[in-house]
Amino acid sequence: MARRPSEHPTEAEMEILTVLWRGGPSTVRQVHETLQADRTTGMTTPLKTLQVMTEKALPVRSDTRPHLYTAAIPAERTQAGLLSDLARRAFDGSVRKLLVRAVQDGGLSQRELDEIRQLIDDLRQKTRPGKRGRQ
Amino acid sequence: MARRPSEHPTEAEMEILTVLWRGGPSTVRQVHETLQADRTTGMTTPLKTLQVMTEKALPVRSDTRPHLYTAAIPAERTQAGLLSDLARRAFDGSVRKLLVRAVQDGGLSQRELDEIRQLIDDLRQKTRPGKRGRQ
DNA sequence: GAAAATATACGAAACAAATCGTACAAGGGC
DNA sequence: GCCCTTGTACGATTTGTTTCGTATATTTTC
Repeated sequence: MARRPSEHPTEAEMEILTVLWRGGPSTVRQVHETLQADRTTGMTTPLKTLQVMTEKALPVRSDTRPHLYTAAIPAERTQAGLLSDLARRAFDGSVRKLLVRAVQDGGLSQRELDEIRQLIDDLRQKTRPGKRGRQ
Repeated sequence: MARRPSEHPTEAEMEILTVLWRGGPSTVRQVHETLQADRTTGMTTPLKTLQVMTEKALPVRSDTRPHLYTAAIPAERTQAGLLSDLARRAFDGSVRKLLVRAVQDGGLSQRELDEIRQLIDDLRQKTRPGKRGRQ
């Protein structure tokens, strides 16, 4: 037998999604040219991948004729999904453990860590404007 | 052609590594029994996977005869590698962006977030015992 | 030490993923 | 309209991953 299909975008799909997120709606040619920076494949490779992705409804495809592909799912949601998937696979399902590891071994500068700290503080403000406390 | 081989453990390999990390050196039988909790496969499945893994030097195998497999790479390092890989693939290579997303959408409780915040504070102490500063 | 139980090796099957080759379609210039 | 360029479709190929079946080796039990 074989392995069950992943519910998440594959590696190649992620690369293409990243291009779409960054560059907005794009033609196959544009995607291909962007990817050429790192890799060298034929044009039909990203095309085929985009066709497969379209079946999975990862991007939507325009009716115009060079097709324009647009990421159907916002980066945030896909990223959150990938994070929880990684937590499941490699961190006993604990996002907290994942965060601890990233803070300890992520090679972040003190400035960047402070930024995260600040973010947590801001989040606290939003969650519990007045006191400190529940749970 | 086909996809390039991943430099990271596969899904099935990760599950086995998790068992080894948690349970320490284990026989195939022990690994198999632990995995049975979630899945139902024959004994030869984890065995084969462990053989493949041994070729990749993910675990080391004892000379004794039921073989004992021991994770060759500590959990911390593998986890850090997976994190930086995910950062590369889905977060523009930025561990910082990954952290931001995990903090915002990771579904952590306030208590857990405080724990992370505390961890960052402790890290600051260690890095720059006296002043505040560089970079 | 032979039978039974357990452990290991090995190859093959089933399927996913990534890439390519080739053929076909559409559009633009003249 | 006809060529040339560009875009699209589709199947085939290659390789990785997971699983199993079967055969062989090793250990244990009596």
